[in-house]
Amino acid sequence: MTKYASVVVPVPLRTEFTYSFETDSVDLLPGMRVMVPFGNRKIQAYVIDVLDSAPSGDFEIKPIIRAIDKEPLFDRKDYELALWMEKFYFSSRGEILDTMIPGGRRDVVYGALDADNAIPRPDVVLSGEQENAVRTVMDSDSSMFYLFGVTGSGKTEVFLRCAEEVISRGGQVIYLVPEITLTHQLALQVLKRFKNNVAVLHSGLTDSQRIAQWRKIKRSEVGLVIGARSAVFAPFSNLKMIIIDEEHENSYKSGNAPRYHARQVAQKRISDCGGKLLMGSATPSLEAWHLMQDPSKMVRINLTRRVGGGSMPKVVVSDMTRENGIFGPLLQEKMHRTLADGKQVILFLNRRGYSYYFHCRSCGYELKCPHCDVTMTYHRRRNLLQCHYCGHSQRPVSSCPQCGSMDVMYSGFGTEQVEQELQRLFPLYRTARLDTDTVSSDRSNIQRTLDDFREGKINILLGTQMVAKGLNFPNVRLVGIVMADSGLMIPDFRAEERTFDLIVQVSGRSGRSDSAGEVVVQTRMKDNPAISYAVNGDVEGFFDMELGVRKDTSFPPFSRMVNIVVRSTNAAAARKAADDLASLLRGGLKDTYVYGAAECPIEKIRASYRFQILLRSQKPASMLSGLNRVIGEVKLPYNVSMDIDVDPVDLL
DNA sequence: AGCACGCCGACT
DNA sequence: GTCGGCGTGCTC
Repeated sequence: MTKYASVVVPVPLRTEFTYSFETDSVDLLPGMRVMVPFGNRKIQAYVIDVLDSAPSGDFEIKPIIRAIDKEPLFDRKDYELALWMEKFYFSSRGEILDTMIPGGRRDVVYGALDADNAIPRPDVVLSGEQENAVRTVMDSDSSMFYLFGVTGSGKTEVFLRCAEEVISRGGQVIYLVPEITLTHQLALQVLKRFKNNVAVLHSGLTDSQRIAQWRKIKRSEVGLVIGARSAVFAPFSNLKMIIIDEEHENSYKSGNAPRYHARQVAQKRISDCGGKLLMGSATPSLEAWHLMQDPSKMVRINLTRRVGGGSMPKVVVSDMTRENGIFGPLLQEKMHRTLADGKQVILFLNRRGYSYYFHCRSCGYELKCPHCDVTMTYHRRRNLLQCHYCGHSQRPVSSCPQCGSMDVMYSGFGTEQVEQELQRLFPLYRTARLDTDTVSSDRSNIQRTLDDFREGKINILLGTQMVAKGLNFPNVRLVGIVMADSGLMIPDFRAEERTFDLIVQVSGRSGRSDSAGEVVVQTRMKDNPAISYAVNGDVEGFFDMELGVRKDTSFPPFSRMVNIVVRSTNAAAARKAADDLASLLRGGLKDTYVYGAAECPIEKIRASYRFQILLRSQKPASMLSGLNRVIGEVKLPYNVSMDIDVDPVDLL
């Protein structure tokens, strides 16, 4: 018999398409994937419905090519979540399903994770604070909890105990972690503990390994899933808890296609299933901090002491306003002393490359990437100027390309130059650099460097973001933040929040077991609150102050924002489309401020000219429904595309 | 988003 | 004369 399948496809179209299939050769059910002819290509599609008769319409119904799955990968509830996301994030349900469900072929054997050689769990005794935290979460009727605690205060152990307790009562738990090295360390710890009761979704899995993990979850063969952002979609049928570790991390927000935030999706899933949402960080997002002000919305649980016994590091500021070099005298002196004592140093700088600014002193020319509105970074080892946005590279110049003058200079330093300076200043000690330039070529490099550092073969570890989070080396006594201000010049209302978070997180790397941990913060803006509060270790003070600023200026979390980016290789077309859209929005949206259209802070990326429209509202429901309506009516020219970012985490 | 079709400019 | 630029339209 011939039947019909209603499917959605992973393209930015909200339409459902119908294909025919023969029931004597395949048995299709909603939730399966099929290969279908689409235009003149073959693509994967998601079956939403199976119909006995063909819908009417002026189109030819084509047969499916083949079924991919033998059993459904998603159910009605999963699809409803996709529909909710479609309205909330302005993506098509096809693209959303494509994000929720791992890619890959049909059923396969298991992947890399053998849990059988697991080590029995060490009997950790909880501190009073930890014990109290577990009981508060498990015994309270509330649904949202926040573990607010310094690095090293034992949040992970509390998370794991709560997970164990939920699982022992027959519930299922999703444990989200940021997408970084930590994932690996933590995954091992969790594997040891939960053995074959855990599925791990990490970026190193192949498609088929990921599908295998997914099926284990779907069949409830495990009680716990640990993974990064997209693990929030793990298809548990009896989900009772979602844990979000390092809740403030930006990697929980997707940077493309469905620009969802795992925290928002987690809230939605938890409210649908009546479970508990448990988050934690030493530096909560302001959204979370705001919620914590009202315990009926979110219960805050404080962890104030380091469980290993170590105390918080001593943080000092080094004013660099009168310094020209990379290292001020204070940091240099402390480094010498620390190294002489046989202890280790971590240096942090959020900027890779050698120097990042080429300037002509005759005509004022600045060297920028020809495809992007961004200065080129000089990489010494490769002897190339590189664009960190599109990857374009070219040979360095020694005279001005515009006027030919030789009076040019390269300025601004990155990790590569710091590394060279370290070799000059500390020739007797071993230095290693950890940034995307040193690890991108091979992934094992990062683990090897960290192992070498742990074993003491390296004295000074220098790096970008990579060294900021999660690392825990007992012999590190000094952390140096080479230039704390680098993030403060960015035109973004979250610049200070991010700078503060970073300083606190990096500082947490010092003195994890040694009580004499020290941190030196080099800055030219020592009076900026992001710096001064961080230096004083006044986390609550900073968040209270910043929350006040957001309230006075009506920025999130006291309003919600949407960033609409309109782009085209044709600058005039982009500008016109953006202006037209902005006036439509001005006319069509209630209770919403419409800013722009204006050029994006980075006007051009990959040869596309970009304009942005910012929406801000204290009545988000009204703003989002109005936006849905306007977007439904608007038709952009074909050479112009648009990207809608709800609750953007950065405005660049 | 792809991909093809189609109609105007500078090249073996 | 053709190769190929990107404007326009479509995908069951």
